[in-house]
Amino acid sequence: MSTMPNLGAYDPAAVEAKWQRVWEERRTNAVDLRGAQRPYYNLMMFPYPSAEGLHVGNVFAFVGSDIHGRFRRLLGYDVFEPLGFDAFGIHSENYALKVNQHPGRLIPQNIANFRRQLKRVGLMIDWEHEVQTIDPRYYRWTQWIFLKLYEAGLAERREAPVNWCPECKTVLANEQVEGGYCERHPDTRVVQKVLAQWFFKITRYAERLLENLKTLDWSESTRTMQANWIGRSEGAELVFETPVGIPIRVYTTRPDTVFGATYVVLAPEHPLVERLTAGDRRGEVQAYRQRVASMDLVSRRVGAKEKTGVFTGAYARNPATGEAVPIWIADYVLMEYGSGAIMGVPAHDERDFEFARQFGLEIRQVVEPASGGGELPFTDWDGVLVNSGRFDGLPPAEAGAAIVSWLAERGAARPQVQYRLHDWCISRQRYWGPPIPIIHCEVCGPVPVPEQDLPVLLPPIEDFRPDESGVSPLARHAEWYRVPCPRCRRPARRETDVSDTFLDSAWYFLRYPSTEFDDRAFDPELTRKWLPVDTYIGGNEHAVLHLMYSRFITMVLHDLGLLPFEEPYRRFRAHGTIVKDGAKMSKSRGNVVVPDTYIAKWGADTFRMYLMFLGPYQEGGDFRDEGIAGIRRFLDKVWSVVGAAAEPAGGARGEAAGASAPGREILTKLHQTIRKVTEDLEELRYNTAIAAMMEYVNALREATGLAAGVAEGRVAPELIAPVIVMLAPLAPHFAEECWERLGHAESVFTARWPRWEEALVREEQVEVVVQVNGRLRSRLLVPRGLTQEQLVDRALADPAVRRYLDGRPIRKVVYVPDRLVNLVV
RNA sequence: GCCCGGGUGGCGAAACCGGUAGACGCAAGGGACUUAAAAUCCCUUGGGGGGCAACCCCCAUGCAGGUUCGAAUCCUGCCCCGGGCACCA
Repeated sequence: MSTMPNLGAYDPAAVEAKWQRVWEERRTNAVDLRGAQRPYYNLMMFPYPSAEGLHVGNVFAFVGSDIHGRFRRLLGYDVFEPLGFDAFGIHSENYALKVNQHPGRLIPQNIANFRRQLKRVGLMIDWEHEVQTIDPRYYRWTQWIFLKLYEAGLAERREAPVNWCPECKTVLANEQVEGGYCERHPDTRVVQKVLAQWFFKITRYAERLLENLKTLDWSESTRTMQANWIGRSEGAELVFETPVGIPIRVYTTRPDTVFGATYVVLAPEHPLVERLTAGDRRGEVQAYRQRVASMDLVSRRVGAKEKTGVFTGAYARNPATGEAVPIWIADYVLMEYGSGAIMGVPAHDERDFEFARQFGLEIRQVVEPASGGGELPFTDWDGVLVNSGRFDGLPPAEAGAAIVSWLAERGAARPQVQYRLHDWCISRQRYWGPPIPIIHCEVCGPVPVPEQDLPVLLPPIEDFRPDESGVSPLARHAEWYRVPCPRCRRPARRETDVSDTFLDSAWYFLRYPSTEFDDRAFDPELTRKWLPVDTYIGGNEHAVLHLMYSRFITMVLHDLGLLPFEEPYRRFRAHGTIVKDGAKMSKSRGNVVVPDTYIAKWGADTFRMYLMFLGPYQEGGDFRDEGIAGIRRFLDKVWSVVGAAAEPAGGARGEAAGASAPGREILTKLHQTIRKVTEDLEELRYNTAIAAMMEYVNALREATGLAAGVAEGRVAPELIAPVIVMLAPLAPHFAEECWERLGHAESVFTARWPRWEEALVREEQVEVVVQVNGRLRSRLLVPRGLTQEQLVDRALADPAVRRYLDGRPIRKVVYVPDRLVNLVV
């Protein structure tokens, strides 16, 4: 036993408790924000503190980000890795309603529980900069941002429809409507209700939000989703004159088909409907409009249903043909896209085709395939125009441009770009959010709350339940909302809606470095030093809304001169989703896996590594716990190698104590491993990085006789120390302990990341594959760097190869240096 | 319907630029150690076939074609799974 010191078994519980204590005492995770030489901002999406606590999906996400942060730190960066809680919002509020507790008491408990669990995972979080969106010290600045947008003319109050459940007597988010029915009352149809709400004019930034995407180092999938969400399309606005003197403007991506426009359709809410409707059509048009208005917003948009609509009795003039075409209204035309009106070209649009057939409208073909004929509707872009006057024979794209400039001469057309992106409605008729800092005065109109009066505190009312009034619970509290107008001092009324949770999370990354300040949202100097975020990791479920909104807010603050950059996240990577039995984890499915028991049984390090070993980080995977023992076995092996490398009690260490000089082969393997792990961690390929380290440790144990259980097996410390450093991001407590056992007094996180030497990475002998006619026939172990001639000579000397050549002459040789030679006969 | 991913052993996966398919791990089977078990260690493990043997051959990456000396990887068509959008004119 005297030759095997430090060979106590690996005890994760003891090791992890010890190092978490040490990190806390030494403030290992705290960063000197002002003094940092090489700042690196490593951000992970902050969680909403659910009552259930952390589940393995959260842990998977955080650990992947933490590994990246720790890796950067070992590369010599001053890594700032903060975390906080997205604690306002409907999720939290609904849960509070369900368990009938006040969110103001409940949510802080959840946060405390979350924080406790997070600490157990061993993340490198700098808790001195925690942010909670429900903290008045935070939401004061959320309200301030609202005021900034308001001042910039980017916040606007207007009427807009919302989903309303007559049973819950409350406004529902679109996600709470399922097929037209309330998610909580499956027998109750959700209806539309029109309320005055606040909007942020994000559509003004559509082009920039789209254009900048090209410059960002983001996951491809995320960029695609953003681009699709913005939904840019190019087309033209065409003008159809009407008898009432105000023309109908339609947006189309196919101006080439205007000769086939045999009718016009307005959205039922279109402002011209009233004026255009003929006397004898009034009743029917009114009835139709009412029917549409009573539908919920979601099922109105479900496509492929039967088309409905009514004729207004009026006609408009097709600007190309000069013909009078009937004006209809139909709910398949949406007021919020384009101009809320379309030209109906049934021959070349599937929806128009369906509509025309339903109501017996004329279908006139104006584009046909080059081969002639073609089945309708014909929507392809390749073809030629027919029945289109002097444009006949042109291909659609060319014809479209020509038609637009021809019509433009008469002021009947102009090219136009459209976006699908809608303005951001930030009003919530709810309790659990920051009150929107506006005071409504009968004389002055909406007046912003003066900055020095912020925050507008959310009052701790007990009756926070929404009710039939359709307005925020705050609207029941006159003692709160009755205030003098800040401008004229007359009695006025506070805005009683709160803002959307997405506004809370749209700027939280700006706050982390500046949590110490109460007189500014973010300190200019610290912000310049630490932002934009270097790497942001989060789920693709936020690929659209959260990432879009935070980009928008950042751009606005930049334009107001408050930020020196306009994109918040330099690099974004979406992690995959951890599912269980093929389905997303959710409480209702009952397949939520909680990390606590695994951490208790195996330790945080084993669990962390296991999650990362499950599959590619950016793909996620199905959680099963069968393989977790494999990770533990690996760590046990490393532990024993460290024991064999550590200083023997009372003796010298390393070579002097019996470890022979490292052989070239194992050194090569080590340097190959260093290269592989370094490159893999850089790209978040954690699963293969772990595999590479396993491979190396297996080889090392083999080479030193440890595998065979040779008790005297000794290991040169320089053969294992780099592995400990590389393991540190993945299994930080374990690595600290091993590092200490190797005789280091300082934390492993003060160590330098190992470097590989190109000369050592290259093997002296390589295995080269010999193919005959593309089929593998032999493998040769040869010195590296053989020329084609040398290699062919050796291949020809191989009886196995000759057998397949069968004496035939070689027609061609394919040669890949140090890899392969293919003899074609 | 449209837009992204993805489909490889019993299982999770690897193969980064078209160049040895299945690294690494799990599970399983056999063996060593042990009074026994656990732990640990060693061997085997895609399918089929041949050989006393070191070994050798054929088939195999969702399906069908194609390009290439050579395809999991590129191209065309199709099937299935996951995600996003969804009457966006």
